[in-house]
Parts: sequence; structure tokens; C-alpha cells
Amino acid sequence: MPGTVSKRRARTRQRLLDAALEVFAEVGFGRSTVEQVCDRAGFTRGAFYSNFSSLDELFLALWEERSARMLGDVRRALADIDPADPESAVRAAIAAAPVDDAWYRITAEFTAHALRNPGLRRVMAARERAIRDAILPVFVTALRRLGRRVSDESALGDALVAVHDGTAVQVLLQPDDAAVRARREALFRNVLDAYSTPMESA
Amino acid sequence: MPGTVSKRRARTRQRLLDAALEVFAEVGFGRSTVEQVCDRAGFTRGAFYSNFSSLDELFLALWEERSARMLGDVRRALADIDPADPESAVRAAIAAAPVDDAWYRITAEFTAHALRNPGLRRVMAARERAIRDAILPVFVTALRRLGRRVSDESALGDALVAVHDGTAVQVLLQPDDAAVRARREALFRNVLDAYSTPMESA
DNA sequence: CGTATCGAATACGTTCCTGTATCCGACCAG
DNA sequence: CTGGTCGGATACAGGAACGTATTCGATACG
Repeated sequence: MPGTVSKRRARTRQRLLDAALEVFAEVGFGRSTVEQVCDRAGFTRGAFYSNFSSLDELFLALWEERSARMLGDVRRALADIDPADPESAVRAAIAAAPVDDAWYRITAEFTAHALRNPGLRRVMAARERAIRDAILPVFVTALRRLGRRVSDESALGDALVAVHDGTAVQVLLQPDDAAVRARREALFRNVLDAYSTPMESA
Repeated sequence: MPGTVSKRRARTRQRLLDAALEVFAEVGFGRSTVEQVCDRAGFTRGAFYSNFSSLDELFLALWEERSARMLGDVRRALADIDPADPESAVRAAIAAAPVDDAWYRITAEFTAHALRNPGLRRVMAARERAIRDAILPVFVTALRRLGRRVSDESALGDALVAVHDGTAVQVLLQPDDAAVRARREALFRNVLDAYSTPMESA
């Protein structure tokens, strides 16, 4: 059966990816080695090179997988929201893209890496756009339910992503500071407000 | 003269730092080696170890130096602004913290690095706060001149930094997209607007 | 069953990098 | 001019990681 991979192979691959996630989070991608990943996964380097041609390739595969999963999580979390309760919908949207320390470290380093490689950069930009476009409709419909309409959806999307990323660093740098978290949420509200206008009631 | 360093030593040190900046920007801190830095600087590893005990130490020194310089640049740029021209003051403030590709890559990686190390994390958080507090007054006085007062300065400061960082990534990922840059500036204006309220005229 | 194939393990040579211990030259003081 | 010291160069031994070529065992299939 061409195009199929054996279960054995798939399991090995997955364990390598999982191990790599841990190693990258602990020592950073740059400082990670093929050997460390293999040790952690319980395989030898032979197994690694039978599945990936380089650490870079694995890195990309890992990022694809994780960001796809996150995108799925977001879509799923937003699929069964209560249309009558826009407040909780927005809360669900924010919760769906949580500030995860380890994952932030990895994406930060991957972003830096991607900025050095035009091909990767485009892949990353596209993925960012996909995530933005998945989340955006939720906010738009929620706002509509609150009697507000969004004029420029792209602008709102970019603003939300920027605020999400920018404030995530602050929250992670000062994890014990409740005020920082509060300001983060306030900023979200302010942006939603600034990018939508009250509708004439029907 | 205790506490002093010879000129020769200072020059060597500086050349090593400059070379390191280039190397880090090109291959990333994690993938950089002592040898690469020395080759680039035109020294041997002996000179390196006579100045730094490890790449990590140099990395920290480099970041200190650069971020201090940037802080100085900001302060200087904002020292001689025209008080009668708040528009250009804000423009100067934005220009003072430019979106520099190489520098962004390094700080991104350093941030990830710092998040793994509580001591470094606190150093970084303090530095971020210093930068924020240096820029903040400019915006506050500029807004006042425009007849608006800022109620919560900390909130505005955090918001500006978050927007700056969050949108910087977007700009770097889509360097040719003018719309992204435009949205970035619009977001700045929106934030300035949201975090200030019109004053009763005197 | 037996056999063919697939995938992980092994083993190898090589390159790169590390850190230290020592050397040598330049610069300064007297 | 001369001795001392400071700072970068040299040299050395060791270790880590790489990528490949090959082996060997397991699994699927006739």
C-alpha cells in the first residue's frame, strides 16, 4: 500500500517527536542534538535518520503537528459555544489559545529560526494567518451579538494576534504578577472595542 | 589601578562582542560556537577564554550592552523633541525602538533562554520595565498636549510594549506587505486613544 | 511455516569543538 | 636598557556529535 506507513514506523516517529518537544523546551532548539532526542525517546540515532533527514526537518514536522493540533483545538472549542452567551464565547476563544510556557519558548525560537530562512518564513506566515482566520469569526459573531459590527476584519485579526503574542511574553516574564494578567485582559477588551462600532438596532 | 582594564583588553573584548552579534544573528545563539565567534573577530580561542568564561557569559554581556545602548538611544532621541509638535514626538518614540531583524532574532532567542532561568528572567523583566518607563513619559506628555490625559500609565506602558513586540513579528514575517505596517500604526493609534480620555479644556 | 521486506540497532571513521596548560611578545616601570 | 607582567597565541588531549554503511531481528504475507 503506497503512501501508507506501518504502525511501527508511525509509533517510532511519534515518540521521537514527543521526545524532541521535551528536549527543545528544556535546552532550546539550538542547543539540542540528535542524540539527546534519541536518548529521551529510547531509540538510537539509526532510528532517527531512518525517520528524519535532519533535526531541522524534525523541528518543522513537530511545529506543523503542534500548530495544527492547536488550530484544531481552537476550532473544536469554538464549535460548541453558546450563541446566546457571547461573553463566554470570547472567554472560550482566549482559553483555546493558552499561554503555555514551553510552547512559547519553542515558537519564539522557531520564529527566530524562520526569519533566517525565507522558505520557512513563508510557511510560518501562512500558518499564522490560518490560525488568525480560524479564531476571527468567533469574535466577529460574538461582537455582532453584542450589537457591534466589525468594519475591518483583517485589522482586528492582526491586532488580536499581536496583542496575544505581545502580552504572552509579559505574562511569562512576570508569572506572579496578577496586575499584568489583568492588563492583558483589559487590552483585549479595548482592542475589541476599538475595532468594532455600535450598530443601529434592528 | 584596580578596577580598570587596559585599552588593549577593552578593544579585544569589544571586537569579540561585535563578532558575536553577527554570528548569533546568522546562525542563532544556540548553534553558535566559540570558534565561530573567534574566527569572525580575528582572534584565537585563547583570547576568548581570557575575556569570557563561556559563551553564555558573553551572550549576557552582549545583551546587557546592546539593550543598554538601545535604552540610551531612546532616551537621547526623546530628549530633544519639539514640545510643540506631539505628532513628531510620537513618531520619534516609535523610530527610537525600530524593528530590527537581527536584533529581534537575538532578543527572541534570549527571551526563550531567560524563561528557562529564573535569575535571567528577572534581569530581563527589569530591563523591559526600564525601557517601558523611559518611553512612557513621551507618550503621556504628547497626549496631554493633544488635550488627553492618561489615567493608568502602567497599563498604557504595557500595552504599548505588547503592541510593539507583537506587531514587530508580523512586520518581520511579512516584510513586503505594506498593509501589515499600516495596521501596526493604526493599532498604535487605537491604543493611545483607548488609554487616554479627553480633558476638560482649561 | 517460511521467506521477503522493512525498520531499528550497530559499528565505523570523521569532523568539530571544548577547555586548559604553556609559551611568547608587547608594553610599562624604574 | 632591562626586568616584569599582562594578554593573546599555540599546542594538546579528550569528548561529543555527526552521517553512513551494514547487520540483524521482527513482522507481514504468500
